[in-house]
Amino acid sequence: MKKEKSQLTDICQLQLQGVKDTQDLLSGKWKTVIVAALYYNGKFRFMNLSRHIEGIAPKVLSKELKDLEMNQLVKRTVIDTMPITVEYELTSQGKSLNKVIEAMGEWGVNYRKSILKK
Amino acid sequence: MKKEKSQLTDICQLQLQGVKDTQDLLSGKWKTVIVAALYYNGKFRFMNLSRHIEGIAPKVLSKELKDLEMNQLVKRTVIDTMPITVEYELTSQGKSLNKVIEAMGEWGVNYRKSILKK
DNA sequence: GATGCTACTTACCAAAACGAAACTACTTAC
DNA sequence: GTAAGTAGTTTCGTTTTGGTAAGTAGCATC
Repeated sequence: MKKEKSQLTDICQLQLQGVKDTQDLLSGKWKTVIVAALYYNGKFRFMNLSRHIEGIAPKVLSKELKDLEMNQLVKRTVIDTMPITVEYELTSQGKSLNKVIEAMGEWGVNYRKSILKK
Repeated sequence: MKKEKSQLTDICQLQLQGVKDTQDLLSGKWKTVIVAALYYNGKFRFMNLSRHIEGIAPKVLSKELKDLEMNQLVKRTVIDTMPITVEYELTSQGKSLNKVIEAMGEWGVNYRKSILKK
């Protein structure tokens, strides 16, 4: 009798690893929301971004942006105005998350609808 | 002078909320991977699922499955064999995550490639 | 009757994530 | 000189999450 084991093909295993990697890079409560905000808006200054993401503390936003920058999903640009302003935007790598963000956005909206219907 | 504030349209705000909701439902290190495994394989028994998700402890798997069940993404079926077996599968609600899972899978695979190229 | 399989649970602990509040440093405006 | 806006950092503490190891309970096999 064959043991019920890996029904998963190699391609599925690869995709599964992909899901895991993506999850790891977007870990935590805020990263997807930050990426989504930058995706929908293009650019944001620190204060302006924090105003658009309800409930996030500056310390947390700062840390999350650093993480995203380290993984090359977000670009940070200091602009030499008075006072100094800093702009955040998605890198091309970050922009390539568009399908993920859009799928999550849509699914979330539909999920909410389907819950309310009951 | 206009204050640089909500450049985001109402539709974007809605999508953003959707992203947040999705993120909340799939929070933590394992939920997306569990959903993806069930998506690629259809059904899994507890032990078999735990074998396919490397590194997850039974306690954690149990808890994550309960969370997913509570949010109606996963269905749990007890089958009265000897010894008892339990099957887990996605609900239709869970299956509707297909776009999210596929987008994450693909992006992850591509990200890995692009990192290795350097 | 000891071992092993099923599907978990329990107890305990460590680490990471998150959060509130205050503070820094610079400049402009009043 | 006082307040307000820029972009954060620091401190401290709580909460959540994840992990290890062992235990449970029923049955089946050796």
